Amino acid sequence: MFLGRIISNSSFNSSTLPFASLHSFLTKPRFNFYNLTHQIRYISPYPRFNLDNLSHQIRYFSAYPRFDFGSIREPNDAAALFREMVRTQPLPYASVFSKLLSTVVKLKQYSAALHLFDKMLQRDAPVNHYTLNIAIDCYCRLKRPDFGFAILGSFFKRGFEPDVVTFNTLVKGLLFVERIPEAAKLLGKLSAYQLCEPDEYTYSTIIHGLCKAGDLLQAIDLLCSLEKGKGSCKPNVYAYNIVIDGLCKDGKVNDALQLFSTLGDKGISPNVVIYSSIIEGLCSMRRMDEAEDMLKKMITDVVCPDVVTCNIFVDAWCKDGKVEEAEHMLVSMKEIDVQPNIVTYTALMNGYCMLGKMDEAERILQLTVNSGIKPDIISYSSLMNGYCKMGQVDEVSRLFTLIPAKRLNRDVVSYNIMLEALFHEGKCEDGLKLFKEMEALQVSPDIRTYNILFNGLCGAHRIAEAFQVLHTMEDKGIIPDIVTYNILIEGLCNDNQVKEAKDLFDKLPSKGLQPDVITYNILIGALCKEGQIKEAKDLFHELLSKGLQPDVITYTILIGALCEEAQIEEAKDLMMQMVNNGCLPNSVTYNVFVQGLLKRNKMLDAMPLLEEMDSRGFTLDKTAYSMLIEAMKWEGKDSVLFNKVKKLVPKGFYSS
DNA sequence: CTAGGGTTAG
Repeated sequence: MFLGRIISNSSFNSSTLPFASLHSFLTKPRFNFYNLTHQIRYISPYPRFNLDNLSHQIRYFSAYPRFDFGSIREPNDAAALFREMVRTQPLPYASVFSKLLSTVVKLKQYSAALHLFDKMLQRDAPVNHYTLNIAIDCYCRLKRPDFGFAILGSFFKRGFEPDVVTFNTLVKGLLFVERIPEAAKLLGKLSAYQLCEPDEYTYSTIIHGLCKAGDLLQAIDLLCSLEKGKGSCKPNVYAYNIVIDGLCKDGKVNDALQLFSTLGDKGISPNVVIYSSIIEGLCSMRRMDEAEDMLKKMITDVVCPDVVTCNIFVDAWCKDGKVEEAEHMLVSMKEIDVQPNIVTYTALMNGYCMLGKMDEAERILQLTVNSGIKPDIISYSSLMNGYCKMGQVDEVSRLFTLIPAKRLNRDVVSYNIMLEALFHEGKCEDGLKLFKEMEALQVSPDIRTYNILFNGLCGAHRIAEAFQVLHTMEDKGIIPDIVTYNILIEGLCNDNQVKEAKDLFDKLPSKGLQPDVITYNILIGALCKEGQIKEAKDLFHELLSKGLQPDVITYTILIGALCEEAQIEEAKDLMMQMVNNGCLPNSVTYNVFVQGLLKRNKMLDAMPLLEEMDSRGFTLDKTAYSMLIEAMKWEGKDSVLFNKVKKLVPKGFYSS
């Protein structure tokens, strides 16, 4: 609602944009569009200006591009066009063939592009160094930089010189598979053998690779040395954004803001991407007010929010359960002429899914289709997940079946959700069968797949099998994470093998893993259930000493156990401690505590808790209700206490 | 040839 106002109130239209004159120049109909665009592309100070409208018109007026690359929707279209091209006399230029190839790359169909590249070589289609660069790019994106280096040979064979683009692509390929030392070595060789001078692209690529590998410090180091360096190669807006985004994703939003604030002095004007990164960082820390302030600031700076900026807000609101606010964004977007895309609709749909409002989610799916946008695999996964959470496994299956029918490929995520649904229903055998199916179809299970499997097997008390699968998983090189062990430790506990669970817990450091709060909660809970309160408390202190934050579950478990042991004072202390630690008791905490007190006939102690619950809108659960009835039997109907309680419990309570 | 957005597990 706020954002709607911010956007609607701002006078954002093309006439306020700095490139308005260029815009009208471009959109006016003229003769000879083709030459014109070429000139504009060349001289335009705004290389990212969207020329789509124009090229659309060119297609109809100009005789030149006989091959309509715009109509390529899938690799087969490109292959058909290729067959047409090689039949043409004279053969189209190499540049036209490489344009075809890059169209397939834009569809992210890298294997198909390489297949096409092979065909080009087989059919002796003209290729140039662009073609080869594109092929290298494809191999690199498929995580095969080694094949990319092999193409380097073709350059020399065909008499082309690899250029800085070639090497940048290879550097990117190495970083993509996190082979950072080799990328550094390649960089060194470039200067040593005078192959080419690294440029802004090279450095941005390296900074990106470092961030992606989690080495933020080194990325910042490189950025700083470029800033200080005397060379002509200064960090550009890309380089800064990569670091700002890396900081934000690492939770260091304040550092990102700090760097952001220095950009002006460095002669960098923040663009929509930088603003969006900062906004996303603020949203991820739930600093929504500041995110909205940043939006206002970007509008003041005449930087137009784009669909990504808007989507970040849609997603943040949805994750916060404020779906109506998110939905209103669709209206605001229309006002500033930003078209919602599949990401917008999926985020919104997922928002409804998270609230269990599946009818609304289906409505958004329909809205997506009606807007002429094809739901993708993520849309269906999101919807499946919603139904899975609601326990509607039949709906999950329905959608899972629908995916191939919609000519989409099931991916690891959609399989994972389907598996989750099956195991949740206790259909272990079906789950294991589906798991085998995905392996057979070359959809590689990931750590989440296995964790779902372990959880399913443990839930069916098939722990031994879970451990067997663990070994096959490790043989495949997939490393178990803390979630894996939490599942197994919980499985052992639920199977009354608390000792074995504790042993496994103790082995975690030797596997390079640290227990997290959930690990502690599982074990503390299991120990409490066994009456080993002392051991549970020891673990609680161990957790604190490690600097981990206990959560509401940790406290609730312990409060319940202390009540059980009639250590009411200690339970009270713990409740105080949790509040002091900024951890608010939830409904379960109150219920557990009230039950504990009532069990010990501490009606008077329970009263303030009941009042607190009432003020926070929590209600007693069934057990606590009946215990309260029981306790009330000992109070006279006219007693002060009775009347006080009467006010606190919902109507209809006394009839039972 | 370089940067930002949507789906899954304890």
